[in-house]
Amino acid sequence: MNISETAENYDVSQYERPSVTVDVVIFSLFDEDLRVLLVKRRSWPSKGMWAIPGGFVHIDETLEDAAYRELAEETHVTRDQVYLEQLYTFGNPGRDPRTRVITVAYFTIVSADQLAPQADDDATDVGWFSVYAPPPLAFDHAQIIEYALKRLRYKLEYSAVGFQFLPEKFTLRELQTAYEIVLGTKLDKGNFRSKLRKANVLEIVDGYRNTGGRPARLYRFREDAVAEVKTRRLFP
Amino acid sequence: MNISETAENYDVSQYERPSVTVDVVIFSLFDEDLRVLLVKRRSWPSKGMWAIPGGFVHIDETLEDAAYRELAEETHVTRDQVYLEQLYTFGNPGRDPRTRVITVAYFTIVSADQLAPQADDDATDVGWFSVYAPPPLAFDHAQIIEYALKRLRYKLEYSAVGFQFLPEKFTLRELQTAYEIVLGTKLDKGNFRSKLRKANVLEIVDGYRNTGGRPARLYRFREDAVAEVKTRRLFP
DNA sequence: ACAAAAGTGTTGAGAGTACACCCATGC
DNA sequence: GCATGGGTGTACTCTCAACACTTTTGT
Repeated sequence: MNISETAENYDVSQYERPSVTVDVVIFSLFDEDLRVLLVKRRSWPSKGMWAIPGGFVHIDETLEDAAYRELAEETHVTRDQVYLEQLYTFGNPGRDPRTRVITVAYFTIVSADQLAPQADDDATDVGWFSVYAPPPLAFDHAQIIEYALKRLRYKLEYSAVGFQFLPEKFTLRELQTAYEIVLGTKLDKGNFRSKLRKANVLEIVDGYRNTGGRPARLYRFREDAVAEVKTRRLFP
Repeated sequence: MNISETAENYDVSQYERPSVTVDVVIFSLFDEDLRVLLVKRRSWPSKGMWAIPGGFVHIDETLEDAAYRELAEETHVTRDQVYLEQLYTFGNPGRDPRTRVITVAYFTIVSADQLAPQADDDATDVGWFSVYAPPPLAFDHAQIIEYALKRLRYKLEYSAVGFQFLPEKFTLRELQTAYEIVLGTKLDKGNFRSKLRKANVLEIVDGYRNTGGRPARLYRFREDAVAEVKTRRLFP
């Protein structure tokens, strides 16, 4: 074993250091579609291509802080409002032609009602794209989004993150539709409801929503049920 | 948004770069115990404390290559022989007092028969410790091991990684014992076996093992079943 | 009255669990 | 024969999936 290569015997200046960035896959659900926020690159390389929002990790902030910072820069959403989770770290040499860049990818869910209305003056630089038909993406960002979608679906099946796509109050049909769009499959109404009833993670709130048929009850996620839900599968 | 802080408009020399290391939690199973390989630190900080093997990521190698390299340095085990998976990236400022060090943690499983017998000349620098009673650990390595154990247990429950702890041929009792040690619970013999039968991931090989009672059949993992197994839960 | 959507109940198949029982070897 | 550990089967419970049914609104 070459001593000079072990972590415990190094000189800080001895190694060429890679750059470290944080990239954040921001999911939202609107117009009956699962969408991701992308930004248009304004410089070389991949100038003009779309990319996941991201940036350098500051020397004195945590990775999670950096992810929340990137999220806030693009959406003005703050950390107590969203679900955010570290996804994977991508670091192949050559994934960025400029220099060695290792990126810690995160994914997050922002509900449509948390988003400011699209500002059109800025429209060519930032956009929401269907995760099922993304534009050509810079670097390995297509791979990152693909993996984020896989993880999101997986999470949806055994935890309660699906609620993060909806406003505080929602109907069961809205929740089911959210699951169907993200999972890409149709679900049975009766089974969906009975499963949620057994899971005991929702509570009825006052009020109804008119829908064209019988008015639907409004529900809210029970905050005290978060920990409990994480241990068991909800779907399929 | 401050333009100078975005990934797409940067000057390579503009930011102070963190160091990036790879740490590898190496699990093995022997002496009826789940163990991790630790190395004794020979320099400041935490001199004399035990730590997970790790080291710097070279500028031209992938993260996974770096992890395999660290694994090989400590165990001489090569990449086609083991299961290795990226665990999580730990990067809190202050986790290493020298400078900002971001570490990409991996975990791996090495079967006891792959390990060279302990060389005693080196005995004070490298050692296998019970994951249930580790010594005081440097940096945040206790947290990393704890998380690796959690993930390992999780993986065991819905995939076939448990086989990685055993030699190529093994008895069902040996496999069950491996699961029991890692999961920390007793399993029912009949149910364990019928579940494996239904999963259809094993095949009988010739030969028996004498055990003090009726000789036990030897089994081998069916290579062509790997992908299939990943999609469904095996345990509980 | 009828359409539309909300909401509930029933039933059969399969998985999980506890436990009892038989089998083959050494002494 | 008997102890020891390997190996199988059964019966009960619970979950899952498909589908039929009832309820409440608008027109």
